[in-house]
Amino acid sequence: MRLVHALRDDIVTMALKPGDVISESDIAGRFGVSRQPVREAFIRLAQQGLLLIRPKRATVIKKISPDGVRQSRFIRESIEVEIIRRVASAPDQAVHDTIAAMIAEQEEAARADDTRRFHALDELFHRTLARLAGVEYAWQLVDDHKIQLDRVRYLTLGVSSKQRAIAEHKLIADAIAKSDPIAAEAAMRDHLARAETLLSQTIEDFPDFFE
Amino acid sequence: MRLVHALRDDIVTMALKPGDVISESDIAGRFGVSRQPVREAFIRLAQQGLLLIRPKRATVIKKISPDGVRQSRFIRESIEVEIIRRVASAPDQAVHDTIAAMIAEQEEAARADDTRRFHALDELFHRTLARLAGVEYAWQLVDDHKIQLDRVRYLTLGVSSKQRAIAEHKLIADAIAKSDPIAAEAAMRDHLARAETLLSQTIEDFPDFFE
DNA sequence: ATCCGAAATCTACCATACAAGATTGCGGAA
DNA sequence: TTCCGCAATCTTGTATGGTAGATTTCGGAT
Repeated sequence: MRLVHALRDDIVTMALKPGDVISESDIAGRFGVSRQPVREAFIRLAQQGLLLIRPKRATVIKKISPDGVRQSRFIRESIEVEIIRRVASAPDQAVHDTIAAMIAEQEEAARADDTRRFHALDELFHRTLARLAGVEYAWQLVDDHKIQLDRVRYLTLGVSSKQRAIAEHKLIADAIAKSDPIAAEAAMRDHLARAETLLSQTIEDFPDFFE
Repeated sequence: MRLVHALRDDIVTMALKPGDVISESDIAGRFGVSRQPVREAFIRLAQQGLLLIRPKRATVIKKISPDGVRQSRFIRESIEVEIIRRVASAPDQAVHDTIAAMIAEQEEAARADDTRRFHALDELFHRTLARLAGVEYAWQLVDDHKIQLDRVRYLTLGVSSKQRAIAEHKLIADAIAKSDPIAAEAAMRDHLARAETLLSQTIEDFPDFFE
């Protein structure tokens, strides 16, 4: 299990690049275990769409599929929109407090220029909304598919505007506070759409990483 | 791979009941292969939420989680609603023809009382809408999670009303024909909601199969 | 120099053996 | 009869050897 985690980290951080060839023996030797646990980790990662196991040939880090990224975004938008509708339809005081606290923390992380913490809090913001809607499991699904998006995001590191993200989070929070599902949905769609504009540029910058 | 398919079929058809204990050796002997392929099939099925591998103890057919069913339905509704919105926003003649042909086929299957074919066509109806929206991969995701719902549906076999399902499909088709995303969304939500009312009754009928 | 073919070398896959933890069952003591 | 403890027997997890297929390499023929 720690194998799966380690390999997945290497993949999203591009230590293992799309197109790279790895083999069971290779990884087994590197981690000091036998081929069998590695093989089972490969199966898990292949099912998550990160590896491509080619029988009798080799296993490669799957290249990023632009269409796959598009559909992962579709999945995420579908679910997050539904989440935000439900949260905004019946918010209570505890919801407002929780959200306000998270935004305050994010502003502090932005002031301290702590990018790592900022992203972690961004993550938390969305996951918390899912929890408030009572669909944490559904969020985990989004999270699984977000790996594809994370790989792209890792390639475009540094271009994200923390201030803009915070402003958009505030818009969402405001709509929730006003119990306005329509506005909340629109704000969420805007927030999610902004990140995608970078995809085509990224494909031009790293053509070898895409299929 | 054929192992995965065979086992999954046994699980959805309740040949393997929730709570049943199976072991790698057991299945290996039954299929005439070694433990290793079985083990890898277990990993895949566990990742799909059908098995629970308890290290050093045993592997059991996962009981149906009412909350899991609820959230699977949430996922399905989120994505199907988004699909129907997009299809209804920009329909063309080919879309209308495709949908009309499917509904006609379903009516014929209903007249012939061919339940198996009817369900296959129902399946096709939803998958085709996904294809028309350009998100077939997203549909596959829904399909994976639909397994949880299928197990429940299998327990309530025979109570489904074919005529009502067809009528609801027609409502959806009409809304698409009129390019009315709002009506299409409402019709889809109704259509999906109807099936869920049976869950609590099913839990009472088969309490051992739920957690 | 170029091209073709066979052998060496890689790969994932499967079977088998062993290890370690969890459960069960049985026997003895109170 | 009841309860406790140890041993036999389950389970999954890991390591290793062998197999078949795909690729690569390298030498010889043209």
